[in-house]
Amino acid sequence: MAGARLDPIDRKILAELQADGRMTNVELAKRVGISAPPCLRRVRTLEDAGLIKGYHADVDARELGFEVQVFAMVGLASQAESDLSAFEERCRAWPLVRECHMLNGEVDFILKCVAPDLSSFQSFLTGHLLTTPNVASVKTSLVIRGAKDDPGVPFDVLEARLQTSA
Amino acid sequence: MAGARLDPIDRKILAELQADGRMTNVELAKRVGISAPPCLRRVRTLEDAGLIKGYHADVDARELGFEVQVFAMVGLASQAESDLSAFEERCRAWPLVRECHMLNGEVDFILKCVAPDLSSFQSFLTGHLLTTPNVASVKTSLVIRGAKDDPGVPFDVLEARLQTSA
DNA sequence: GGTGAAACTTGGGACAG
DNA sequence: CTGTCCCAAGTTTCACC
Repeated sequence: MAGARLDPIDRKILAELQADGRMTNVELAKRVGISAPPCLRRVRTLEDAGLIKGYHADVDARELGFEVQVFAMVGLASQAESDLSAFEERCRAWPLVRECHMLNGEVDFILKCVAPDLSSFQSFLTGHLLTTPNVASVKTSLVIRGAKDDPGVPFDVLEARLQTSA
Repeated sequence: MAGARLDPIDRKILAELQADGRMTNVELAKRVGISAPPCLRRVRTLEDAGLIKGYHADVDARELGFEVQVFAMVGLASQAESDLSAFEERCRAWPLVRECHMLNGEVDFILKCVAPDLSSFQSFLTGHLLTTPNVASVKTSLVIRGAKDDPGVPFDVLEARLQTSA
């Protein structure tokens, strides 16, 4: 299983840094139960291995003026690989599109978008998304309210799994 | 407009910490063009005001053994406020559900879920999600591949807006 | 907003199990 | 290849202007 080559200390480090990415190394070392230098070496190794892809401040989008969050389900006319990647490339270039995932089923992509207000989202929709070549259908759903938005991964599930498979 | 009470230095701080949340305060101060102590004061103020909600390491879910990512569209039988919040409360308790957003339109909620593999997602689906009271319909879509997953907010859009409205 | 100084943290080197 | 101990350089964070 993936993740099994990490020892319990590495997993604890990842869990702690996922919960608080600005913790100092000495605090982190204390929490995972080793001294600071090996702890820092482990963090660097995890970063270099790509297990830690980065650190980000979690900014309040609404307070900053992004009042609108929208999910858009996009269907393409052609699902040839070159057309799929062309659409993905477009999504990467649009700043209002924060996430783009290719899905199975009737819809090809789901996009998570933010915008300062409804009208700027509408102008993105009609002016950019709906006019890109090969886009056959777009269904949008406004987020009325957010109930949960946890970044990352549930480490407790991982630990439980490793336990029962041991 | 919200976000307007922040001066350009505050916005730069937020943008920098969103891009690299582990940057040292002196590096941050250098980038935003002030000295370290006032920079730290601003960061603390932004944290206390809730504009910075936290800092998180971005961990590679796949490498850690969470191979499966699924979007679930959930419709409820009753949309009374107490039933909506009861469902939200359930979602908060499920570790596999990372995000839960209430939507407008035909579907009531969209859930973003992760799981170690398809079978553990299926057992969550049949054993928990589909059996919770008031859940009328669930449509799931597997993520085939991720094309973009940027955390946070597009600060360049914000700056452009503030510029034209000035 | 800046300065200086004390306390703390980082991250390297030497070394033990 | 782990870990611990120690130390210099750099960072945080205070009081004060």
